[in-house]
Amino acid sequence: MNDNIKILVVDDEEDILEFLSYNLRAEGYDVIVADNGILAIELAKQEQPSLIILDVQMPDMDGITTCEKIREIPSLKETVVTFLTARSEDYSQIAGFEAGADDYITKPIRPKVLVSRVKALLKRRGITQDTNSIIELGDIVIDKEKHLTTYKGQEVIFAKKEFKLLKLLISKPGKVFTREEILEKVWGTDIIVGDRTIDVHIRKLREKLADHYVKTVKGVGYKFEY
Amino acid sequence: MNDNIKILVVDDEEDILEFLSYNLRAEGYDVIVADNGILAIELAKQEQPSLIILDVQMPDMDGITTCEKIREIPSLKETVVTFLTARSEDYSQIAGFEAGADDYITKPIRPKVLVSRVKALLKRRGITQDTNSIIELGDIVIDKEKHLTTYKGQEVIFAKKEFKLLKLLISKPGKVFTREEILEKVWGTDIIVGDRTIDVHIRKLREKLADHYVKTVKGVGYKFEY
DNA sequence: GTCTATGTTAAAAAATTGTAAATTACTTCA
DNA sequence: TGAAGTAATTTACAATTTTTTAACATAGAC
Repeated sequence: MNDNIKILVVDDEEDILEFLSYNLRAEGYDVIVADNGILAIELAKQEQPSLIILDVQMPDMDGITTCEKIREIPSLKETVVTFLTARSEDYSQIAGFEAGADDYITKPIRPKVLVSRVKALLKRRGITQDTNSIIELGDIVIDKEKHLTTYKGQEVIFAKKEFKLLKLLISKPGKVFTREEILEKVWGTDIIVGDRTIDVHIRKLREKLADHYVKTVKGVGYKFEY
Repeated sequence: MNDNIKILVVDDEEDILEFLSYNLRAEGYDVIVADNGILAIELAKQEQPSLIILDVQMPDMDGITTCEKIREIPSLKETVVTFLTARSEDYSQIAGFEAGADDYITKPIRPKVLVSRVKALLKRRGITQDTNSIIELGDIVIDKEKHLTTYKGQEVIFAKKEFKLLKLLISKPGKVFTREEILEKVWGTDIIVGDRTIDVHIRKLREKLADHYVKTVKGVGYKFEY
């Protein structure tokens, strides 16, 4: 059920790592672990987990610093980060949110609470098994992992940017994405491209699929409509 | 900055209502309160708050039941709901998530934690000023996210300015918006347009919906009346 | 009746997007 | 490493749509 959802757990205490892994694996998640912040960042970059559970208190690099660094990595901008904190550390909760965390879990950890919290967090972000790998929308099938798209049973090849754009639009069918949003999510914040670049890519999607899927909302943006 | 963000606080204890309102208002949120679940549901339907803070333990209708009922109301599907629970009620946390809650806040409440939590929750959902995705008013349904308007089940296309104007008028049905207000909110302060521009746009709304929705209050402005 | 605010219409102006072709950047593979 | 091929971006212009203006009509207050 949770087929491809990857969770990265970061804690310096072996016991806690095992406890968390055990309980999360029992729910069918893929769990990877790190016992320090630096390793965590490396692993996160490589493995692109959907969720990172981060202990606040760790030697070398604490959870908050780690979280800040994670948030600076573009490919991890959308990753859900939750802290592990001792019950009464209210201050760290605040600092945590400021560092870009999405939630925190207080110790001592109860398995049931942990699991329901993790589920809620992932659900909130709309992460389910097929957000991770396969999106299907009628005639159109997108396998994110294999970078493969099928239209009416026929394989269609999309270049990298085209694929990213398609993925974005199709991730919320019907939603209008503004040009700004598209630029931010497909091109990233620091790259500046000319005005017609998006149009040209949109055009390619329309060419490769059919004109009517990608709709223009003039003055606002584009949306995917099945 | 938090201009239009509305928060509904539901608790049977007067003290807590006041405490929460005070702290949230201090942050610039619009706070509305209810001291029981039934009133809460009514208010929520009417006011369409972005966030509902719901005490779990209340007489008559408890928070969990209230939450379930709220989740059944289409226009409130996207509303963020968070529970207030006594620190140790782990069970209610789980039940709460199952009832469709997005988070919970444990008592005793610390102002700083409360505020940062609320901010994080809203941020998570991408809620800012005008993000209450769907406005429904009888025959008229406006989906801001999809930039789509339906009138009697039929899709009606509004251009950007028209859409903005409609959104503004419909955001507070019955309220008269002066021309100045309209100019400021739809056109912005720095753009100067001629006298008839607003009229022309109003006319388009009337054309696309039906004449009687947008009423002229001569010498004052326009209002939307259902 | 006159005067003012608003309604109406069509046409001009402005903004936005579409498209093809050229240019530049990036990859790949020998 | 360096062609050759592919992808991404820019350019220049066309097409389209939206927005505004302008000119005149109308209705209601006084």
